[in-house]
Amino acid sequence: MSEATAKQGPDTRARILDAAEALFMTHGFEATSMRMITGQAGVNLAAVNYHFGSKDALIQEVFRRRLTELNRDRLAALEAEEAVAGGAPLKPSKIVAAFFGVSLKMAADTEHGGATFMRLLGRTYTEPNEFVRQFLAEEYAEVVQRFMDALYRALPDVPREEILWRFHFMMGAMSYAIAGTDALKLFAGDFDDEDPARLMPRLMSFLLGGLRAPLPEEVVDQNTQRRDAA
Amino acid sequence: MSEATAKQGPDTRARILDAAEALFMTHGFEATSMRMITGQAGVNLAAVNYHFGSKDALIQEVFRRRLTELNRDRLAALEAEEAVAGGAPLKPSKIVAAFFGVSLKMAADTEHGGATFMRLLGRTYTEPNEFVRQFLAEEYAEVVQRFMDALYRALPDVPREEILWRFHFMMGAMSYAIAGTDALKLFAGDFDDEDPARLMPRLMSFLLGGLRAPLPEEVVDQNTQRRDAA
DNA sequence: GTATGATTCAAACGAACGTTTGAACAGGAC
DNA sequence: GTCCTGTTCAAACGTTCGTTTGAATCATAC
Repeated sequence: MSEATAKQGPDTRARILDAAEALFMTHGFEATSMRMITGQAGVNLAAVNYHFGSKDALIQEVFRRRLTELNRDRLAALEAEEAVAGGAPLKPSKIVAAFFGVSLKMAADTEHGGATFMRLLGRTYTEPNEFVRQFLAEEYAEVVQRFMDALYRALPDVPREEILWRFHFMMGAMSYAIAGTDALKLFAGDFDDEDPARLMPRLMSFLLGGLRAPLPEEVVDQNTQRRDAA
Repeated sequence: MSEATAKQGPDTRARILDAAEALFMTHGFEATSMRMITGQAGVNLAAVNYHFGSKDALIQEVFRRRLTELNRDRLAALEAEEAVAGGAPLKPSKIVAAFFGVSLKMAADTEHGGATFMRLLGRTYTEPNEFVRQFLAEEYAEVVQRFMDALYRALPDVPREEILWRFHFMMGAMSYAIAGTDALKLFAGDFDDEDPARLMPRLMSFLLGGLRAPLPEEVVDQNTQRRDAA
């Protein structure tokens, strides 16, 4: 028991984070107790408070560890496309692929728990926990701004408000796409799992179809009406 | 104090259901305690267990009360379109409008708590609580089957698996649409609320654009490959 | 060896949880 | 009046929660 077989395997911190991430996904934040986490991680109950300070701080750290990497990759993907384009506006398909491609890539990584995290993340946008939402907003601010700017340039004729909404819709579709077959089985019991590699092209077709759909008539109407009335 | 001013206002049951629905949306299931519910409802703590048996049964009843009405309306909308079409396959736009139109109509009903419930429902598809998921599956089985059949007839050339996935994506987009401006503000601080009536045409354009998008090449490739190989 | 700082451990803390209990109160039927 | 059924109430039940404590254990430097 000299080197590989240390007393407790890898770092206690990392083991706690992995266990917490998996359990948060399965049971949610509130329903996951410290004793479940430390039990699954094989560490002492007090280890969480020692290493992270509190349960809330642990939740925050679970997100930060992944989200930092995720958003860095997203920005890198966008900048790679922008470098290729060399100043010219990007095609919408490139922008969408950069953002959601990175998401689905992490979601496909079952090896290192990326799939677990992405499903957790997808649920969290709409979840109520106040400080988690606040934290998400801060972590996302820069990335979303960059991608929205790219979309504004790519679609100069589309009202910005409309792009914002459609980006929002796309996030929803992606979230459900990643939540995946479990949710699908909810209303299609005969549905059978399949190659997750086919999810990306499927989702991308849908997203681009939605993004480039003709603007709703009512929006045009209301815009002109607004200029006339009031 | 003879008629309108009864001892405790309206039915205790209904007051509990309303309070629980609102609190579940704000805090989630686990984070909402019986004492919070009974406190907000202005009833005794034991009233929940007396009227519903348990907290789980209360959750179930919160969903049943709304979901029964929601799915009845959805089926009615579909059948109304089918009656107009008279045996002919429906247009996809009619089918989508029937399903999601009813959803957004309830989501727009802030008066009777429909908005509260729809946001709660949107979160619940992907939420972990086992028996809530089971209950949702049962409540949705018939309606989804009917709408999927209508879509199969409307799009006979599209593989059924593909339709199922796109319906899933549409559910995700709708869920985020209803979660709405709160989530939007997450990554667009300058975003200002607006007329919720404009949400429906916006979402509908996006959904139909996604539903009718060209099939991803990979799917076609893989289909032919599957026929050749294996 | 001993001293030092970081980490782990078993045990306990008070608070909040869902639920149960048994008495009190209501309003008809007789 | 008495009885009965449905409902409300204050109080307590046992359990589990997140957190804290102080001693034990480790690794490393001297």
